[in-house]
Amino acid sequence: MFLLRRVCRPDGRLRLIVNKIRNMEEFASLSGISRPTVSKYFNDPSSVRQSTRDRIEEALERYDYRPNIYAMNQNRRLTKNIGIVVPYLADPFFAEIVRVIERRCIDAGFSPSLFSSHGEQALEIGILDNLRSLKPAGVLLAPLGRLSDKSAIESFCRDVPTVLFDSNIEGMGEAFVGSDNYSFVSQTVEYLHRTGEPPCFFEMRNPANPNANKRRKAYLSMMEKLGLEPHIIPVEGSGWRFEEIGRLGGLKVLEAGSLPTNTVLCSNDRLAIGFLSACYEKGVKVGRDKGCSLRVASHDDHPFSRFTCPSLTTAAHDYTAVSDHAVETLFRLIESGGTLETRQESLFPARLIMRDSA
Amino acid sequence: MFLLRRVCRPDGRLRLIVNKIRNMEEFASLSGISRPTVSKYFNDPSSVRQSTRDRIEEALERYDYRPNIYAMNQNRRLTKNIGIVVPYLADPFFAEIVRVIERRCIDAGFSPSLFSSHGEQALEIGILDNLRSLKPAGVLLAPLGRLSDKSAIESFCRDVPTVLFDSNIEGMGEAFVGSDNYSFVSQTVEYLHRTGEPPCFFEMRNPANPNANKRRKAYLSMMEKLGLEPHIIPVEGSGWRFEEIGRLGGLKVLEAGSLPTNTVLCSNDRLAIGFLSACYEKGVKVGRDKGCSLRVASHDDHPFSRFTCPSLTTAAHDYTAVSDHAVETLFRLIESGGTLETRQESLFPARLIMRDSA
DNA sequence: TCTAATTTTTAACGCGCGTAAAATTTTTCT
DNA sequence: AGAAAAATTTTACGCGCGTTAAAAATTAGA
Repeated sequence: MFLLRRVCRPDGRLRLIVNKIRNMEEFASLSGISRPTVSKYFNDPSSVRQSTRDRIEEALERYDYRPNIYAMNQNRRLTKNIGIVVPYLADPFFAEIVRVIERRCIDAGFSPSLFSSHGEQALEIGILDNLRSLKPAGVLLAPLGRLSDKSAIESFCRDVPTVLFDSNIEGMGEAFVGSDNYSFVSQTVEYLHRTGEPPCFFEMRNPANPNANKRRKAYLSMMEKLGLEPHIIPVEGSGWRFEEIGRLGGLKVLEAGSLPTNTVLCSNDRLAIGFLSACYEKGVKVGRDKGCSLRVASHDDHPFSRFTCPSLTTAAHDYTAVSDHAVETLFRLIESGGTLETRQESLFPARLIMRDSA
Repeated sequence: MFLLRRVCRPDGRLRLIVNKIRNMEEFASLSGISRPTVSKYFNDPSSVRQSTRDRIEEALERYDYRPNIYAMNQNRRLTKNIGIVVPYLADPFFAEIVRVIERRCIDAGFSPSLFSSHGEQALEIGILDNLRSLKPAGVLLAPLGRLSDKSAIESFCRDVPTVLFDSNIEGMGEAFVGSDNYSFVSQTVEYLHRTGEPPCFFEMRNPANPNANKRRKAYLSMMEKLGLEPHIIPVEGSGWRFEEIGRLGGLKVLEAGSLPTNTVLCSNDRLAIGFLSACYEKGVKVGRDKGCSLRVASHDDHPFSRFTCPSLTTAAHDYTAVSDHAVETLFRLIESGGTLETRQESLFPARLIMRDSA
């Protein structure tokens, strides 16, 4: 063994250096096991006999060798990489989901890579392009939605086993996992109607996210079902700065005094956060107490929604269920070789969170 | 050319398939250029004659070939990867910085990889461990701070060219780029003192982030300089759920009526967001108008701080300057082979943002 | 204890590309 | 046009590991 080397340090003292192990060959001979077996071990530790596994792991602790991932992935038909793509990472909603998903992937022995489209089509296309050459075992993709290049996503899904989440694009990917927008809206509308005036619906005129359209439809159908007249308040603006859009739209509506009811249901929490700040600015008191002139509710249970003033009544995603099910679906997809018999859509219901704003 | 292949589709129709190019050899012969030259091109397009560059790029469009990144990175002494590590990606502050940094790296021809320690030491260690085997050209690291395993970070910085940002750890990495905490606090304290009662300082008792300690010191020294008596309000709590910590701490303080002044300076915006929500809950009117009983200010200019109620007066990071300078420092570090003569610390001053809370 | 089944070893090839040296071609400049 | 400089081609090796097939060793089972 030439593993120990004497090195003369600047201060004159001698130091024993443990040579870094250069490759699997070296590590194998050091641990007294043949390289193919070691290779087999790294592919799947349970595929070798317990006794040899112990010997390898023992050597692993002594020499802390790690196989070269580039050489590994070059020759593997499939890597252990998993791509996670979200439309906007600066949105705490996605940041939170990503955190959970990432953890699950690591626990299952995969290497997750994070990507954010930052709300731009060009970036989403670029990410998918790069992802292809990463040869990932699978991808969890939350697409931009309306802004997505459908054909780019379609062609990507043909090449890479993909599970869509958060926002659905009809027919793409092997499965979709998300929240049931109807469940969100029906609960908030029902609650608001039961406890006061029926709500009008505050949203962006041209929402980027397909969930927004589903929520509008759910609002309309729910109001019809209750025999109530729907009112939609569309606000202008594009991009992902929802708070600012909600604030400006809110100021406009409040200044015009054009609200048809004293109850506003926002399409999502980030719009609501902006709307609430507009209310505060205009001195409009929000809440369900007497002395309040407006009720505001919303959807998503954004991580910040409990710190708004007043705290926001909202319908919560089942974050854990969505994340877990998305990951598990992807694992099944990977195990079954990249295709499922039929495209599966899983929708999880919302949970109404009653706080102070409505 | 054997690029075209007839394939019999399930429905019986024939389809012409353009064969995927398998490797650089094939692409080279197809474009009429030798493989070493093509390899050279991919390493640095400007390193080949313009005419051959044109020919390659022309062929590139026809055949859309992309070199195998694993094979590339295996043999390169240095990859074009850049690691970006932040302590908590769900914090919009980091999400925003990461977004800017990511873009700069891509524009410079690098492949950034994102990692979040999610506030956990074990994860940070694991990330650095994985990062090592990615052989990155360089790493931009925002460490956890107090929770970081100093020796793990030190050993990492010895192996990989690293620039620290956001929070400094004395002597580690080749450079540090961040904001000047003294500039933040001196501006807010001076402003608050000039326009009303001097502030007390609201912060976590055991902050994870080293910036918090610097801010406390800055507050103390600033108050002393102004000949004022400092008051520190330490609140309990650990982890990264600052809003909740600020809210609970705020409720406690407000209920006890123990605030020594009518002006509260929070260590950071996320604490302030929680504190403001506590004020609202307790019916304490915040702002500088008459009728308000409390002024609240803070530091960071968190993306959400302009949507609080009232909007938050705060000292803003120069996001762009910090991001740009961190990236440029890393690029210089990479170009100079991984070491700078001396460890450089760059601090950028804050900009006071006057809003409605103080 | 002996045989069959399982696991490991030996030996060898290939993956796709970086890289180096020498030979050749092309360009540049006087 | 001719020589020097620059770029490209040819040839060839190596990187670290996946993978395979046949041989050898170990284990399990009766």
